[in-house]
Amino acid sequence: MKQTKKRTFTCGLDAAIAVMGGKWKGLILFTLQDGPLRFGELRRAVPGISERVLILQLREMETTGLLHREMYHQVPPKVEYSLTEFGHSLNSAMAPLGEWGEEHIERIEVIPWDEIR
Amino acid sequence: MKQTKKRTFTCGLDAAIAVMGGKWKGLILFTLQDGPLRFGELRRAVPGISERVLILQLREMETTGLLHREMYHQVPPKVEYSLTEFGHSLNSAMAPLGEWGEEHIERIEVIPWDEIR
DNA sequence: ACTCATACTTACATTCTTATCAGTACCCGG
DNA sequence: CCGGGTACTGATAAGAATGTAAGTATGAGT
Repeated sequence: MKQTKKRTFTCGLDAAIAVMGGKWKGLILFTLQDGPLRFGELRRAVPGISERVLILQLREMETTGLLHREMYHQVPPKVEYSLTEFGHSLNSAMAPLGEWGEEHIERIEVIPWDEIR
Repeated sequence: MKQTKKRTFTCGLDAAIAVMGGKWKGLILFTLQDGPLRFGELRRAVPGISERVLILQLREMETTGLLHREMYHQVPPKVEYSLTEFGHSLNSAMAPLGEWGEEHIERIEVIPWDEIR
């Protein structure tokens, strides 16, 4: 994954997967689609994610330009995360995938996952 | 990832990512959309993948029902991989994502990937 | 002083994914 | 009987992703 120079992709799908790949980014994007959320809200909204991993994902998504981080200088601290236009566009592009998943979720759940991974 | 029982998902997107997640499955799906390919053809069509990883991915996608494996008892051996209906439907659902990637590929390429991963 | 809440950090451990490379079985042409 | 092509399999290792648990800073309220 590490490259000193510009990374190249074989096709659009390849590029898209590089941006939204991993277990959590899709969910985070999905969770933020209705408006900004604070760090703690986000953590509660994405079940199963640890604080550390959430922060790593958020940083990464900030770097890729998917989301915006706004901090309010208060105590206790308040930080809000929201989708950028770029993030919104990706979210729209992923909507059909989400629908597909919902349509087939029962079939997907009975896949013998423990034999695979 | 390993569970003895049925796996549950928080939403359709979560389920979809479980099925097509990883670096290669999207590409393989994409590569097979125009018709069946033999193992060797597939390996040459997906640049950068190793034989072993390709096989692992193919096995997994066979188990999840995305593709069909047809072997012809010949020498030298011939095995063809093709998308199932399920695979085709996932491919259609991913098409917008591929388009999104193509539209933004330049922006994605200049992301400082080496600072992230 | 002391506790509370928030948004992180840090160190460390574990598990998952991907890579490298050698080897197998089969028959055919030379 | 030797090498070539095909589709694998296996051992091993490196690297990436994820998880766990603890600690930090700040000021307001008690």
